[in-house]
Amino acid sequence: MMHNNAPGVTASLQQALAGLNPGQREAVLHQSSPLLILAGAGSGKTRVITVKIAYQIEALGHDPRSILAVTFTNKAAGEMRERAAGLAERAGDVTIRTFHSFGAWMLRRNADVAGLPRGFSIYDDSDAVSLLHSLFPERKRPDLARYSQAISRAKDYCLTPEDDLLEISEDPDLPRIYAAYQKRLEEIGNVDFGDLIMRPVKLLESEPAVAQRLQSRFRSILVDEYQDSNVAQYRLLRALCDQTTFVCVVGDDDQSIYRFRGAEVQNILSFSRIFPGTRVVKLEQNYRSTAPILDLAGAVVARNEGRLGKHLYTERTEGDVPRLILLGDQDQEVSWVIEQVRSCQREDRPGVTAVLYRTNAQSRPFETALLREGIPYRIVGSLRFYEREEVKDAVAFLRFLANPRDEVGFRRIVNKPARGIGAKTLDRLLQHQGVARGDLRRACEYGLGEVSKKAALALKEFLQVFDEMERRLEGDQDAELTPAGEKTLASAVEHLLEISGLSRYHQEQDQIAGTQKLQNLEELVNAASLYPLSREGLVEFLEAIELDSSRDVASSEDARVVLITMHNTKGLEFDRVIITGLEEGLFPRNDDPRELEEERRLFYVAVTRAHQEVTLTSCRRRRLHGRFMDLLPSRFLAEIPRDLVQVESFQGGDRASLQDGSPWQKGTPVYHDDYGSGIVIRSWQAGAERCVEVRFETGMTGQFFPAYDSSLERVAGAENSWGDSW
DNA sequence: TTATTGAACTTTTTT
DNA sequence: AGTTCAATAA
Repeated sequence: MMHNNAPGVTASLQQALAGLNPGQREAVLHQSSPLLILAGAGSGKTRVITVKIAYQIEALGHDPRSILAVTFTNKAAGEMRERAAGLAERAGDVTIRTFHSFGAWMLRRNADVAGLPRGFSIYDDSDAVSLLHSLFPERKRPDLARYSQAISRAKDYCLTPEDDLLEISEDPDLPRIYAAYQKRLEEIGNVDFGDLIMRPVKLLESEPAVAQRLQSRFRSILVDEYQDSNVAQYRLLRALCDQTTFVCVVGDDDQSIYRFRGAEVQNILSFSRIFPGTRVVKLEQNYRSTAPILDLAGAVVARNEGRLGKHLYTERTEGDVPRLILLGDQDQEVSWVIEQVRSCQREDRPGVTAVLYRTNAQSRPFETALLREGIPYRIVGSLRFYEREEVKDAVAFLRFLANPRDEVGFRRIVNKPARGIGAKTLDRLLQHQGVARGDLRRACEYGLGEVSKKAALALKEFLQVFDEMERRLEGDQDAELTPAGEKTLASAVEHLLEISGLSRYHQEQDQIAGTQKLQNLEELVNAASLYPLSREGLVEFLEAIELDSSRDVASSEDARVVLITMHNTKGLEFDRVIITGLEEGLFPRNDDPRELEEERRLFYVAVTRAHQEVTLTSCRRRRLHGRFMDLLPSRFLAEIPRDLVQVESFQGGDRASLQDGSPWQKGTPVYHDDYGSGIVIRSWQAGAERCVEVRFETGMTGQFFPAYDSSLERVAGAENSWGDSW
């Protein structure tokens, strides 16, 4: 069958089809059985999915409404939407959502069957901890955070409190706490992130009518980044499919980096077995990076076991060998990065440099330095918009407006800004929660007589805010008009910020602390202008905020420097990538073998983001948790074959120690009476004395003066694998 | 009831 | 190091 010339196929689609390589083409054309596309980094995965969507619509004549495409991030969903729209006119009718937003969509449409109020809100992790705190005030916050994590992990696996949770945590209290949490959450009428997947699964499994309706609607389901799906998401996918649904999943087992939040590589590894007749298409040609970059990435990830096995190749065989920069400390790392950025500026080299790190905490020194140097930069993810205090405050007001049972929101705002309603008053009010059937506004009214005059007065004012807002949502006084002549939520939100006192409160805070909270609130108002002035509009707006954490605050779009965690780079690409902090204990973070494989994949992801240049930096010393720590180079560095990186050392001292003929050179195997076998990983002259640093098999490290420490002895024998490699 | 001060504790990674 | 928590004063 040749579809290229089918009537209705747009010129752009024809062109796109013509530009595909054989693998991509096969992936686009195959429709007759389940399809697993193993798409290596930079192999044109998004291109394949979007062309496939367009192909299904234009060439196969599928109803766009019958196509469901699922991604993991809103950004990916947005990009997919945009690119599909460029290929097929009616692509706008395709359902393209994240797993979570799809779940929310399902629950909203079936709220009654699911036993949820129409205006339910979505609690994030910190909301969940707050809820736990209100249930178990005697427990400490870090403990509750752990329970919250365990609960969301349980939900990742679709486990209820009644199920066996021992795999998740052996804590005997977990089932009880999970059960109480879930009961309360249901009473409140809200959901958490885990519920957005788990509840739809349960709904589909228990309500055949709902399942049938969705199965007959979505005839074709495409899932992106399948390697990062969890068990619940897998079950959701299964429940959405009937015998005849076309299923296509795209992913790369080497890029599975979300095990910590329940991602199950097994999903992609066993897809072919679970969906019989699966056609597997591998996309191994990389269009993004140069060969030396791919060699580096491949060499490290090749150490992992249990891979499906892929080998990326590229036609871009030219290119610089990645560099490894060894530095003394964090400050040097920062200056080195700044110097790189500066030299790009000087030489007028085009493109974007990304500075990657393992933990968000590492961004600060870079940020400070870039700010000081006046270099514009963009930071991705660290302080998410919605997680900002002032935004959470405003959202809590809006949530409580949408759902008067929202206890977490209520607790947050009832006395913010301070209006004289303290713990005692709060207790009295909450007594009426039951009688008011959870409606906290009514509970407040019932409790008015029992609290102090001051509190009662404040409470009345507080309640009036919501009465007033109700009128705004129903009526239309003073509502602003969009260019299209529609009323939007923006003016209502602005009004709320006024009458609740939040604007004034945060303005004062700004003046004290020199922050920009008010500006963020204005940003929120702006965002609200995309939604209609109605109850539904409010709920939609809240959902968008709750699910889209990637929205940054006033970031400069054209910045040439991007600061970003390695995790956040998934799906992105940059001209130059600097991977910082390649040190044991930081990256990889620990010795757990399963996590080690995941960290290796993270390294692979990070390296393969680069078009042109990859640089790795590793520091000998770093400030961690407020104190200076001596660190060892990341073991990943030792896994890199010598000729794949070019090493530049700015640590000083090393060279001397390598050449001074000491019997305690780097690489010497040693044995310590207390710590066991180890290897000298550093050796230097401290004044008149030789000093060595030893890494033991246990993972511990320590510094010794061999001349004075008789428990440390040299061991004759095998050469080591590291130390020597660079 | 709130504001202030001092102490403790925190750090993966994210939808 | 920076925030959050607990005790204390106003």
